[in-house]
Amino acid sequence: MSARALPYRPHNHDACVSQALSDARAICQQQSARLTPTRERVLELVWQSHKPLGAYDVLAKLTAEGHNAAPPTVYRALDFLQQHGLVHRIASLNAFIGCAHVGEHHTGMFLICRVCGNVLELTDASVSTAIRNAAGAEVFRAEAVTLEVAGVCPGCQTEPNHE
Amino acid sequence: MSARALPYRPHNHDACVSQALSDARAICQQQSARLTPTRERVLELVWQSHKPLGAYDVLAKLTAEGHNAAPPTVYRALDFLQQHGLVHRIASLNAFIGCAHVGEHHTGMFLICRVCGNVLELTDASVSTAIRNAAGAEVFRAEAVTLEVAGVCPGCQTEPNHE
DNA sequence: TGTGCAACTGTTATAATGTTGCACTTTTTT
DNA sequence: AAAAAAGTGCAACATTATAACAGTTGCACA
Repeated sequence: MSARALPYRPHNHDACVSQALSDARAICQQQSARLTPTRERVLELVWQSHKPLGAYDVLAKLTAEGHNAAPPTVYRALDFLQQHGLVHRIASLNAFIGCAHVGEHHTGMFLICRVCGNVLELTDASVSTAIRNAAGAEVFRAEAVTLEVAGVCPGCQTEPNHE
Repeated sequence: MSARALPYRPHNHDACVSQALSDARAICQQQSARLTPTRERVLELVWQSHKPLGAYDVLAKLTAEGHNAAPPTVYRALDFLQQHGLVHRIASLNAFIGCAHVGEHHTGMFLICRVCGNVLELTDASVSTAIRNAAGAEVFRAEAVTLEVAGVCPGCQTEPNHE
């Protein structure tokens, strides 16, 4: 639950993954939730990059490594992981990404690069506040916020057609 | 392009629809875009309520009225309407809703009531600014914002299980 | 006035994404 | 150890979206 590397900067991504896994174990322990082998493996696959992965991509990877999986296997694991705040679903892409802010109660904001496909998750208090106020002004009781910004990340603004 | 009724308040909804259609005609004229009969009919169907409508719901309604339609018919019409800012896609619902702020260049924010299903579209300068600043701080060039808030509308907070 | 191009439409087929229901196994609780 | 709860495998199916291609219509311009 420490600081994270920026998706589009070269970094030791194995560290991201092992951090994510150890965070996940801690969270599940704390919530007495069962991080079974399938669930853990799905989380690991989702974390293989900073690009969101479709459920069927996860399924294909599981199948490739000999796991006898069907769509419900994957969706159930992803549901579990979402419920425990370990992955997020990116609605505009129908895809899933590892949560970079496990444990923080947050309204995530996702910056999605349409060139390289990487996604940066961030939390910004003034955004959350502005949204909460705008909803409040309509006497609307907000429960869940989907905030996804598509555009071009710093890396791809200069250096076109990146990885 | 005048003020609109609140979705969850009783109102003369026919006025919403005819306003939307006349706005659409004006916009298309101005952009020399062709608001063909199919497109106009789809727009009208989407405007039949303040609840988002799935593409296949639109298709069913077209079919019911004898139009010989297939999925591409609907998706093409919806794409056209989206491109001209006449409808929005609600990514978290895979559904479409008439745009309540035609002509304004806007970053819409959608308040989606999970009880009655109505959606209120609004624009809020401080939300837009906060999002723009947060993206800017990451040197991210934002192009499109998806902002959808699920929760409970004023009507459904008191009076449960509304229409 | 026709003729050629671009935009639009119809149709079939298929792809991609997500869910239901049920039998069976494993884990936890008592 | 038995009962209950949670998790898994599996088959079928439901929903959402797109591809490819042929035919048609509207419009600019010779």
